[in-house]
Amino acid sequence: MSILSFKCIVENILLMTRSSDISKNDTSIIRFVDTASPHYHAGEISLLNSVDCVIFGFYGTELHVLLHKFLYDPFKGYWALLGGFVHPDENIDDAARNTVERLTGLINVYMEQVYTFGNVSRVPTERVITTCYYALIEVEPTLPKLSHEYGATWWPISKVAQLDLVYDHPQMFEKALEQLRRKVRYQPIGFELLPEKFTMLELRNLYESIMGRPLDKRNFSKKILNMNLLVKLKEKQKGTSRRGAYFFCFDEKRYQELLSKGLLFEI
Amino acid sequence: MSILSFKCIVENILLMTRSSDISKNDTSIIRFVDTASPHYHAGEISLLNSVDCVIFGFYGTELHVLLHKFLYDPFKGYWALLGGFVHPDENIDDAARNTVERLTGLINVYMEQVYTFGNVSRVPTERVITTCYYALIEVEPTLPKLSHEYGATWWPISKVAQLDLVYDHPQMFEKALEQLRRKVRYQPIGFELLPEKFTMLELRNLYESIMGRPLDKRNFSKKILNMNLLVKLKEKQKGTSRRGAYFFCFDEKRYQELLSKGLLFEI
DNA sequence: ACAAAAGTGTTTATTGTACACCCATGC
DNA sequence: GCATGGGTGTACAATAAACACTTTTGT
Repeated sequence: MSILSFKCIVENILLMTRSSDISKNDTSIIRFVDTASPHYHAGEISLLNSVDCVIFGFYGTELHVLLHKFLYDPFKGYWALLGGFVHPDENIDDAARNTVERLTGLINVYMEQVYTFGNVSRVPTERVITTCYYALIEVEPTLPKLSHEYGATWWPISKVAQLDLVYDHPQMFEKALEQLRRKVRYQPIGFELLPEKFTMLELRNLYESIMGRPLDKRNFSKKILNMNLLVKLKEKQKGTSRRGAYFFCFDEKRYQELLSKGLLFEI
Repeated sequence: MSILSFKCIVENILLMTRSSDISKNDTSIIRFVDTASPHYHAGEISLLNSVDCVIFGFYGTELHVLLHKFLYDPFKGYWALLGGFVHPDENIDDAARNTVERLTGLINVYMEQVYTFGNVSRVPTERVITTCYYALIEVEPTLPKLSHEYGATWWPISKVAQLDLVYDHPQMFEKALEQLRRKVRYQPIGFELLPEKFTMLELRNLYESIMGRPLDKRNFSKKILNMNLLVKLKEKQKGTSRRGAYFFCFDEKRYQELLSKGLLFEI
């Protein structure tokens, strides 16, 4: 860094501490860009970046989303998606992945970017640009960690509209759900939400919940089984019914084979 | 801002100017966050944000994309999407819109966010998080402005893969095209690329180019016309053929009506 | 009159939808 | 033996795909 540009920065600080813009609000963030840069980004001002994750989990007959109580004013007590800031040495995808891992302890979770929210006043206290992701996780193994250590709560997606969410988190949730709804029809991602072994009923319940409408029992299983992506196991589910339902599992290897032959998943 | 936090910042500057991290590279950007903040974003570091626009235009029988020659090392001479930085008082959507307007002079252009690229090293000289958008414009009125004032060039989408593009612009282009391909099938956005009046052949050529495969002439017009969204005009196209093809225009009002009745566009 | 593109219908194949009864098992 | 959810097939409707000849008009 040149002496000139360093001097310039110090002068700017002195200037800013005197300006009313800064003094009226002691939470302001100060940012400088070294104007001696020869690059096209010289003189540009940087902004805060964060990620928020819509963590989906499925149990019972409904898709759920993980929310926590927000701790800071002016949205104290509102519900919020799990998020975190993007650090200078961290890819945004990793920031999202780390957020999910920190909260659930799960690694290798299926995640996808949804949308970036960048309106100036979306967070009243500061300019923050937030990229929204969704994550699909298998609920069972994570439940204890979530409730005890973080006070996070699974909400059925049908109830979310009635909750008070912070900032633009309602839109984030809507966009994430919309994207999941669309994608689940042409990519076999629904299985990420189920345990390794699942019954046809569980799978159908999952799809019904995501799509928000009932699906015909016979037509559904016909369609799914015709794709030859499920392996019917010898094992049957116990406890839920007299007869017991066969378990299935998703054949990832087979899917990759069919994919490379140009055959597509579709439901 | 408290005296304490101001003092802390000055001390940090002194510290940083001494550190080897900074002195080895005079293009570094210095960013501070006031640690006295009572907010959850206290202590976080901000980053540069930009937008890049995949500007699509249709003429002849192929979809084109607007690119310009990059002026800065180490990608001098490579092709690049049109972009700009996001300013602190500017919504990211507006940053994208302004980029398109600055270059084409067009306002009210149809735009959509595609994806945010946020890997640490995607831009070698600086950490920049870039949100990609696509824009659909009608080519005719803009052609002169583009070529004379900005040296931008329309490239047919089938040629883009053979060009050298800066950074991760190849991926941006791919994602944008993929999203357009998908969306054009369930939203009547193709018309944004055509003039007010167009022939059935022009519309079909457009869809063929976007989808990348030939479409049956009769089936296509049957399907489009059955949706009752096009108005057949009295006027015929002259010059391209002896007989002349009828012009059509898209009936936006009708589309809104049908939309509110739950009828969907689909092709 | 003819060249060149515009316009138009029918048949067949595929896919989606609706629907009801028997089966296996634990109690 | 009976109550409970599990599993299965067929008929009909709708949609998609394939396909070729006639019309118009400027030269």
